[in-house]
Parts: sequence; structure tokens; C-alpha cells
Amino acid sequence: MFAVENLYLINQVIRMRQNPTLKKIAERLNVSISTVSRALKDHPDISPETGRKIKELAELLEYDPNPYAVNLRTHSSREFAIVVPSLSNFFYHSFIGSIEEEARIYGYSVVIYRSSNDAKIEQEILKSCRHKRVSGIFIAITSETDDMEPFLKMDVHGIPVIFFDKVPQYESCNKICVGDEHAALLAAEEIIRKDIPNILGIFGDPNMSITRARLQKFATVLQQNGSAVHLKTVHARSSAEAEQITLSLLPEWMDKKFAVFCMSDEILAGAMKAIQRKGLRAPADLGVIAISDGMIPLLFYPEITYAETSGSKLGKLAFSRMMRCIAGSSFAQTIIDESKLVVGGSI
Amino acid sequence: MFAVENLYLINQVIRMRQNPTLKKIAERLNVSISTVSRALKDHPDISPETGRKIKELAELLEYDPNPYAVNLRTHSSREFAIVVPSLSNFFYHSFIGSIEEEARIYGYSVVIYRSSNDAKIEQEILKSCRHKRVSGIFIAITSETDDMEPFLKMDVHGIPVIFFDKVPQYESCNKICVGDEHAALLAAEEIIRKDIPNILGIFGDPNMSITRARLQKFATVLQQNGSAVHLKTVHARSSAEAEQITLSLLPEWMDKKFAVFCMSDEILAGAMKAIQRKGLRAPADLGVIAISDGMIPLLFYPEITYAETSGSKLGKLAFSRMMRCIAGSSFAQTIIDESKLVVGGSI
DNA sequence: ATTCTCACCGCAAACGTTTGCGGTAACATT
DNA sequence: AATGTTACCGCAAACGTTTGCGGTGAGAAT
Repeated sequence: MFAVENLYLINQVIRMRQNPTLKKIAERLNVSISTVSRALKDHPDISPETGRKIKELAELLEYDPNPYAVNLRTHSSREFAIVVPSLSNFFYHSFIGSIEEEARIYGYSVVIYRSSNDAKIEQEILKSCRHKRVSGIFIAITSETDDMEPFLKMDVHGIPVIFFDKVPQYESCNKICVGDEHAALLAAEEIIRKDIPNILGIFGDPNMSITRARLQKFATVLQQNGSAVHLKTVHARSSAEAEQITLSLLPEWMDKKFAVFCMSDEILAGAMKAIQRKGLRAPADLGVIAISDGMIPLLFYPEITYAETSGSKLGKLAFSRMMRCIAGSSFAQTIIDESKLVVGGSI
Repeated sequence: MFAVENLYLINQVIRMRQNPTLKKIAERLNVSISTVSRALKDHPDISPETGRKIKELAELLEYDPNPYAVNLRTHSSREFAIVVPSLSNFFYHSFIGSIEEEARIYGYSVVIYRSSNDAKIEQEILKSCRHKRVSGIFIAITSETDDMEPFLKMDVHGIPVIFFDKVPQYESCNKICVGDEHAALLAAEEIIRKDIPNILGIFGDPNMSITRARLQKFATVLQQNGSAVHLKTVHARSSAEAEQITLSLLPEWMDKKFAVFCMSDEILAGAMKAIQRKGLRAPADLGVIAISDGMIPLLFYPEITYAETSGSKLGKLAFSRMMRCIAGSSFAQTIIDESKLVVGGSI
């Protein structure tokens, strides 16, 4: 008596614990597993009658195919990986958010990896992606990544790789980048429009390609403008350094009409701190303009005018490129996302 | 001749494309699959000699077990899920980062899901987690989540759930929360220490438990302090609303010695905009103090004094709780993370 | 009555692991 | 010489799916 009750209980528990499988549905309906499998995907070989019954029961039991079994059989994971150097960055968040949104629609899930800007960790992540047979990889590489071989290996394994934001030099791969030149152009044009003669341009690490691109274009546009614009450029490797530099430079600019240009959010944060510290206010005492992902500029009053580099737009572009790769397009392409000027009131 | 060459090529490609498996290693070494499997996990039944050879070859071929096959067999995915209402939030980033870091050490990977604060999507995510048999779930629930049933279902399936930050009322589950009361206490104490008689307290949506907790404690501590502190509390549901309210209230406070308390980063951002707009400066014109995750306060000069609610610390706590659950601890616990005061210069 | 179509369905192998169980030598114990 | 022990290793089933192929019965065509 006790034993029977016990067994019943155990069965109950097992029933509860286990997800329904094809086999269970098949047994309940006295058909074969293959029939159930086919019915669930509307295979023409299945009669309408049988199909209906199977689908009804599957619905009732909340059947969902076991993704691991499916993958083992078909090698398709319906899972994307996004690899970024860091998560503390508004740009990547909006990128991730945008990919995630699209992926949901197509029934994919998204795994997010953080390389901590460490090439070693990046390698490990790539390996794990290979073994997990992800459907595709979106990656912003670390600043020290120089070996393309792991990425080519992905290709051999049939896993498409879309580089975004931080992309390698290597030509024939899919890259989706921010329009560095275009953003710099927009900022420079706004400065010219406001007719400001003196510019303090604060840029990032001169070794980064993004710095070179933005600086070069920014300088060129200002120079091309007939009137003599005086541009002084400095480099800061961190927010704190940007603050320091700005702080030490501000005094000598105070007697002229001038503006500060910050090439990134990080630098903007530092520069704004120095500006506040000196008790200055835009746009009365100076102009401020930046290239930004669009969060920091909104924290100040007046809001900072900036050329936006939109992560979510980049995400959409990257995703559609990815889908094309999955559909079989083997051809590599570099897409550059144009920027747009968001006018605050700081210049 | 051509055919032979062709075949060779095809074989090459196939060799390249396919990850090494137990079977391949076994064939190369003329041993059985079981032996390889056991050797790779140092099973005592395997002779040192055989073990060495197998491990060497496995190393050479960069063998890694196919996670899908392993899961199918063992039902262990070594994969955690983190579910958050939104990604645009510094607190969640640092939480995610911290979980991810720990997980890497233990050989787990992390999937991040975003519920968009929508209970429907949250449901779907949970279902997908169940079917993927994730090893565990960290979740900050949406504000509309009221049904505990899906979570209990997880338990039945043997998937531990750790609630963090936004947790349900329900008693017997694992919750890791920010010490709302403690943070409010720290802020209030600092205000008392600075001997400021008038306080404008800006709080969030009065229906949120977090608001109630912070408000209640904050008010109580101020009241308990013998000297008569005047506290006016207002509620804002967004950054913009906080700005509006602050803007309209500031004029009437200008003639007194006062401070603004912001219960969150969102509100702080709005309030600071109003303060800048009025041309006021802390700490000369007014005091500013907040409860924050620690990013926004650093953008201003002087930096805002705040009681920190650390996502990364919460992550560490949540992770160790998770590991204990996986190890078999069935007992539920609520952990509250104490806050700490970070002194800027705004009060 | 024989053959041909078709619509419908099941068999069985395969994906790559893990693991209980059983087997075989070699050597030590009676 | 028979038995026991020990160290090593392989067989085979199972996890849940997908899919090529072959089979059955019913009706149509010859």
C-alpha cells in the first residue's frame, strides 16, 4: 500500500519535472515519433485529422522541441553571440538592445560576452562560440586584437562574423561602423555655422584608428573653410586626463571666443567637469560640442549639441547583414552608418 | 585523377569544418569512445599511459565536448540566464558584469534577456529558459509581474531562481536586494551631520516598493533627529518630470539653507538639469545628495555625494547564493546588501 | 484480376556524449 | 590447479530530434 502510493507520487513528480517530448505525445496518441515530428511542422505526408490531434495535444502539454536535441541533429542553434570589450558604455547597450529586439522576432536568442578588452579572453570566447555552434557572431574587437586567423576559422566552420564599431583592418570581412568622418564633419560644420574662430579639440588615444579618422576629418573641414579658424588639438587617454588637460588650458582661452570639441562621451565627461569647475557656462562663456552616443549630453543644461553615433541603428544594420549571411551571401561588405546632428544649446 | 583530387579536397574541407569528437580521437588511437571519454575526465579506470596519449591528442586537436550532446545526456547546460527589465541602467550593467566574471571562472556562460518591463515577454523568456534547461536564473522582475506560478514551475524543474533588485513580495524564495533603508539612512545622516534645516526630497513612483522603503526610512531618520528638520517630499515618475518639479519648486527655497535629496539616478539627472538651468551651484547655493549606482554623480563638479547601491557587489552575492542552490541548498533566503556613502562635495 | 498511384505512416540510423555493467588478461592467493 | 583480486577497457543503451526510405492499404486505371 505504501509502496504503491510512493510509486504513484514518484511518477507524478517525474511527470511534472520532465518536459513533454515527441515520444510522449506519440505514445499517448498511438502514432510514431516521426509522425508527431512531421505533424508539428506541417509536413504534407500527414493527414489533416492526425495533424490536428497531434497539434492539439502538443499545445495542451506546452510542447517545445528540446533545443539541444535539435542542435545535435541539425547543427543549428538559433542563437547569436555578441562580443564587446566592455559593457559600461551606452553605445553598446543600445546596440545590444537593438540586436536583441530583432533576434526575438526571428526566434533567435542572444548571448552576450564581454572580452574586457583582453585578446586572450576574446580567443576563449570565440572558441566557445565555435563549440556551441552559434548561428552568428557580432563582435567589437579588442584594441590589441591583431590575429585574423580565429575569425577566418569561424568562416570555415560556417559561422558568419559581423564586425561592428571596433573593426579590424583586414579587408574582406563584414564590417559595420560608425561614420567617424561624417560625425566629425557634422560637428565641424556646426562650428563654422556658429562662426567660432577658436577651437580646442580634445581627442582620444592617437593610436586608435577612430581617433585618427575623426581628427583628420575634423581638421580638414575646418581648414577648408575659408576664414581662418584656429584649431588646437590635444589628446587624452581617459576621462580624468581630459579633465586635467581642459583645466590647465581653459585660462588662456578665456579672453577669446572659443568652443571645445570632444570626440567622445568619455572625453566630454572629463571636459564638462573642468568647465563646471571653472564656473563657466555654455554657450555664454564658451561653446561645447561633441561626438556622442547620446546619453551624457542630455545630463547638462543646456543640453550639449552633438553628432550622434547611434548604437541601435548600427544594430539594425548589422542584424540585416547577418541575416543575409545566414541566407548564404558570402560576399563581404563594409557599411558605414551616417551620423546626425542633435542640437542642444551648448554652442 | 581529377576525381581523386576532388575527393581529397572534400575530405580536407570536411576535416576542417567538423569539430573533433570523441569518436575521431578513439579511431585515431584504436581505443573505444568510452575510454576516451573517461580518460579526458581522469577516470581511475584508465591507465596513465593511455590517458596521456588521449589527452595529448585531444589537446592537439583542440577537442572540446559538444555542449549540446552533453546537455542531452546529462541535462546540465552550464549556462545562466539573467533577466532584466532594461539594459539602459548602470546598476544592471555592473550586476551583469559581475555575474559574467564569476561565471567565467566556473566555466559557465551567461545569456542576457531583456523583458522590456513587459510581463508577457518575461513569461516567454522564462519558458525559453526552461526549455533550454539553463542552470539557473537571475531575474529582476517587471513592475507588473504578479504571478509567482511560473517561478515555482522553475523550481519543480530543478532550476534555481535568484531574484535581485526588483523582487516579488512572495516569502519563500531567494532574494538579493539593495539595502534601501540603509542607503536612505546614510543619506539622512549625512544631511543631519551637515546641519541642513530644509530638505526637498524627490522620490519616484509612490507605488513602487523601493520608493516606499526609501521614503519611509529617510523621513523617519530625519524626524528622529531632535532638531526640527523640515522635509518636503515630491514624486516624479521620470527624469523629465523631476526636472519640471524641481524647476517650479526651486524659487521658493532660495532664501533658505536647503538641500535636495534624489532617491535615484534618474531623478538626480532631472534635478541636476533644473539646478543648472537656474544657474545654481552646489554646495554654495544648495546641497545635493542622492542614492545612486555611482555613475551620474561623477559627471558633475563638485561630484555629487551619494549613498551607493552597488550592482557588482549584489552580483557577487547573488552568484554565491546561486552556487549554493546548485549545490543543493533548498532553503530560501533574503540577503540585503548594505550601502556605503561616497562623499563628493555637493553638500 | 493485375498493376499503378497516392496518401499516409513507421523503421531505423544518426547527431556526440555519458555510464552501468560486463569482460579479459595478469598476477596473487589458496 | 583452481580461485580471487585487480587494473583496464569495450559494449550498448539512452538523451530527443530529424529524415531518407520503405511499407501498407485503398481506390483508379488497365
